Amino acid sequence: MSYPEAWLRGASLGEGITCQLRLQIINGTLKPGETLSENRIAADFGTSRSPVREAMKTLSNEGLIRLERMGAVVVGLGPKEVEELYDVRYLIESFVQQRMAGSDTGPLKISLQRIIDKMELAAKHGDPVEFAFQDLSFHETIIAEAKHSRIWQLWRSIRQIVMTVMLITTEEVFAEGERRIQGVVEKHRRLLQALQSGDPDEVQRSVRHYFDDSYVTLQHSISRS
Amino acid sequence: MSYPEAWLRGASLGEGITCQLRLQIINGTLKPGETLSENRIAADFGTSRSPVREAMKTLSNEGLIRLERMGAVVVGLGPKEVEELYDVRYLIESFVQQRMAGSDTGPLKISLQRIIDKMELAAKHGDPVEFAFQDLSFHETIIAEAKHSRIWQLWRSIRQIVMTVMLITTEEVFAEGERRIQGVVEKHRRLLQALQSGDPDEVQRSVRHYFDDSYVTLQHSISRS
DNA sequence: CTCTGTCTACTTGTATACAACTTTGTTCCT
DNA sequence: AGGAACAAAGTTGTATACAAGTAGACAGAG
Repeated sequence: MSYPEAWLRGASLGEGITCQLRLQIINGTLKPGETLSENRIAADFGTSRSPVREAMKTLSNEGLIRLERMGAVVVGLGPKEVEELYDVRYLIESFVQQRMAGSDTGPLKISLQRIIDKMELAAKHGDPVEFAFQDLSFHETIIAEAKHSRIWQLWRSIRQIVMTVMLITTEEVFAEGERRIQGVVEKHRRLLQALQSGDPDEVQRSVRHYFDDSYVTLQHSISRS
Repeated sequence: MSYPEAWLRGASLGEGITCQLRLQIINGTLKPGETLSENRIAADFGTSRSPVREAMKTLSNEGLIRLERMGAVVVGLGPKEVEELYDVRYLIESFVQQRMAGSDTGPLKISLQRIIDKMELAAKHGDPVEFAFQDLSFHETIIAEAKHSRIWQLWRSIRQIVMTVMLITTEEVFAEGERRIQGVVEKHRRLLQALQSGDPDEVQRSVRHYFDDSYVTLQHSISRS
């Protein structure tokens, strides 16, 4: 499994290396505890140390590796870490919904509906990459609506990891058949419906439910692998 | 006002430049909208572009500057952004306290008491830098206790900014006299007392109160400047 | 056998060089 | 005068070179 090249269009070498290493760490090709050397990686990718160095710093900021005095050691993203990642996602979206309560969400709801349409289209075309991207966009659109610089920054700091995790889990979901895919679409539709109800408590409940459900999906996915 | 050199002991050039630029951005020496060039800054600091480049990337991750195609533009940290920063701090500490409810907080409480003692000592010695550092340590100790990798990562991503803001505000507090200083110590003592009560609701209330109080202090500090 | 000093290979941090691209100001043509 | 081509300066991204420091092996002294 490799990183979608379309997502690297116009990216620098450093960003490309970052993405590929991130994927390798998350899907377990690079195992926790392994140590990485700038020189070795640069040789592997056939580049100089500069872009590798950039990648290492980025991955360190994302918490996927730990920079030590000699060699960076892979931290990895096990089941526990993924759960914790979803903790933070819930924290963010819950906060955002709370903050948006009462404001005009008309344009937002239209955007979200459009994204759900695109998800269904991607499902019909059997395109998991596009599907995962729209899934990400759905949540990102909600978070952006809060117009809260720090929350947005927070999202950006986990965005790439979330994207990569989604990419992997979505491929699994697609492999399990139409029914599971529609289930994911339905989850988002319910979230949008709660938003349209306009009742803050209902929204909070549905966000809580969304992530509770994601937890069990994760457990399912984890126990399979 | 300059960055405490003791905090840069053993740091690389890149980290040093990062800290100095961060301080200049936060205290307004570098104003929002200004554009920074790697070459110019490297010349200013008398170094090569490498450490400057590292600094730019770090500050960009912290959201203090925005990397564009040519030249990085200063985003800055106005009153609104500081408020938003405290939103996130509340989000973190509230979550941590919630998660720790019920677990054994014996050793934690001892650590916190020690830190408060050090704060009082720093107050007595009229040492705002040490005081700010202990203030930071207090909250960091609580957050570390949750043993939640993502929350910890999240804290690390704002830690330096929080530290710098604390450094600045603490100097202001010290300038306003003994009474204000003791007020800050008292705030922390109340937080610890709530923790010792063992009642989760009481803890949540006191955390909420702590940050509500911080908001008004910020408003006060902001309206003065 | 254990401890210590040294030596080697490898690591990171920093400096410098270069290529590709963007912006801007100028000049020339209409 | 207005606009387009062009030139020049500045910018980033990447490669390479070098210095300083660290881990680990290894040999020799106690």
